[in-house]
Amino acid sequence: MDGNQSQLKNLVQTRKAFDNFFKSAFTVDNVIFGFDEGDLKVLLIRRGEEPYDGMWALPGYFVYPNEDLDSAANRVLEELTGMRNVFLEQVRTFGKVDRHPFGRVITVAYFSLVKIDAYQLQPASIALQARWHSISAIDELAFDHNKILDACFNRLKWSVKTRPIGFELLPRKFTLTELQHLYEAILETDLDKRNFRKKILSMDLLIDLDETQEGVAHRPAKLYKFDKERYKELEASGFSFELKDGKRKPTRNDKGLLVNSN
Amino acid sequence: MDGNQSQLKNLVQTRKAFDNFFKSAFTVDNVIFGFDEGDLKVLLIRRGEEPYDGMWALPGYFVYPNEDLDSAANRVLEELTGMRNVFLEQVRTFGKVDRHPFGRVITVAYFSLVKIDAYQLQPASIALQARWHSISAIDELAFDHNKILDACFNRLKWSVKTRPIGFELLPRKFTLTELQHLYEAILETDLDKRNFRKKILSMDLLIDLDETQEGVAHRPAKLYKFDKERYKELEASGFSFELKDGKRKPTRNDKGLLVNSN
DNA sequence: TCAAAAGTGTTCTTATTACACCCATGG
DNA sequence: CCATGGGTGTAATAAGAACACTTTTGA
Repeated sequence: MDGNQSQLKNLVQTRKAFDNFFKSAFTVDNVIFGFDEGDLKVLLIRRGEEPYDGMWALPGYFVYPNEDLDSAANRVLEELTGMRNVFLEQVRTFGKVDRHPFGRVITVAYFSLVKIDAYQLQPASIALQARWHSISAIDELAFDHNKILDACFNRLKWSVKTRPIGFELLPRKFTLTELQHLYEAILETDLDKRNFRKKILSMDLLIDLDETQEGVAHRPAKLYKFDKERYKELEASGFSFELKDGKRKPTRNDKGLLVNSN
Repeated sequence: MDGNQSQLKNLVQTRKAFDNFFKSAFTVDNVIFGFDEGDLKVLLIRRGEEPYDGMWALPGYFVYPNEDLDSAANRVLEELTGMRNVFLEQVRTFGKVDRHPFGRVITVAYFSLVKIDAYQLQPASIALQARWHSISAIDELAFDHNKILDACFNRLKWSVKTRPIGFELLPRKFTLTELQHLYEAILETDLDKRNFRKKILSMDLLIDLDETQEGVAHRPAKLYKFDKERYKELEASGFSFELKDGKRKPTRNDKGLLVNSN
């Protein structure tokens, strides 16, 4: 028996001592965000099997034995929406002992940003229905999915302030007002129009397309697109994207109580 | 057969269809940070068994079937250091298919901040040795632990700028210079002494203990402690902790090259 | 008396905030 | 001609960055 063989035998025996740990499973769950009609939305499915049959849930599935976590998350997303190469990022893992009735199943949560207008519902065996829900009107979900949703929404709020990812939620061409409304929906606050525009334009990340909206019953807005190349350059040279919440200074209303003026 | 029973039977049968997914395991791995001699350190163990026998690695272990993820991370930390109620937070999960020779094992990474002076090495069966390593002098680790370390160090850099957690790494009583050196070690930058002090003191988060260092061969510095209660109050009323990198403006040296002045 | 680190203010520049009116279009 | 949202600038304030000398102690 040469050295390699004895090392291998050793490894196999050691592995056996850990057999009891190899009885669990993991899944991925995606919080897929979209933006439509000035409202932040999440794509939910109505479950078509036990457990939680019939309840609304985050799209997710077991990770196959030979599948990376990111691949699994992408697969779930693609099966449901048909989309590839979409913004998708791990948030964190939820692993309470009793979170799944099948046994020990931990789930790795991802959040995804999609252009809702490009979305085409795919037939998916697990989903009786898939539907966009306004983030403000979601009630009880299957498993611990409300907690996962909260964590992902918080991550989104955070991310959108420090990286230019909001654009992933808008059509390729958008107006500054659409962009502002997007930020307002995500950050759950109001922003000052002039200050917002000044700030965004000063970053030099938008390309003015010299086009305007058509068929709107008001002065048509200019269209812009996000300049990804430019962002990469700026990032490489130390620039960091930063937007603040629109925290207006608290002022006093006529009852003397602190409020946020508007 | 009543409704509940039929539902249960249904559940059990459904479960069987997923048997193949229940053959994997998960571990937790901790990046335990400490600060000593002006240097940011990480606690590593030298592995005492296969795989990667003899290599330096992050402390970690399998998660027991009836154990929450956070509990497992805390257990690993306590077995190694004897410490409880220490700062510990999940970062993210690493799950490449081939990352572990035993089979499919994903690992949930945590980072922890400890007061290194309070640390007492515990005997731990898995560890031949445990030792603090300067973060700048760590080379090849077992598994994918270098990647995990990077991710956790990045998370630390980020966290330390947005939440007052640096104090977890210092003794209860500390000087402003110690605090500054801590930030400099984490952010890998230099900070301006006067600006740093002005900023930190203006946050009103430190209690001046009216004590000074003793036995130092120079003017003794005042001692402060972190006011956790005060931070909770301020946080609740909308305050947000924020420190910037010490990005000095680039200036030109006499060769005309861009440098950071100091 | 020397070495070593502590401590301290001001000026300049940049970023953030608050705020109100005219413009272009479709109906 | 009206309703709707688009588009614009300035002044006041706050925050950040640059910068150098005196103080206190132990050896």
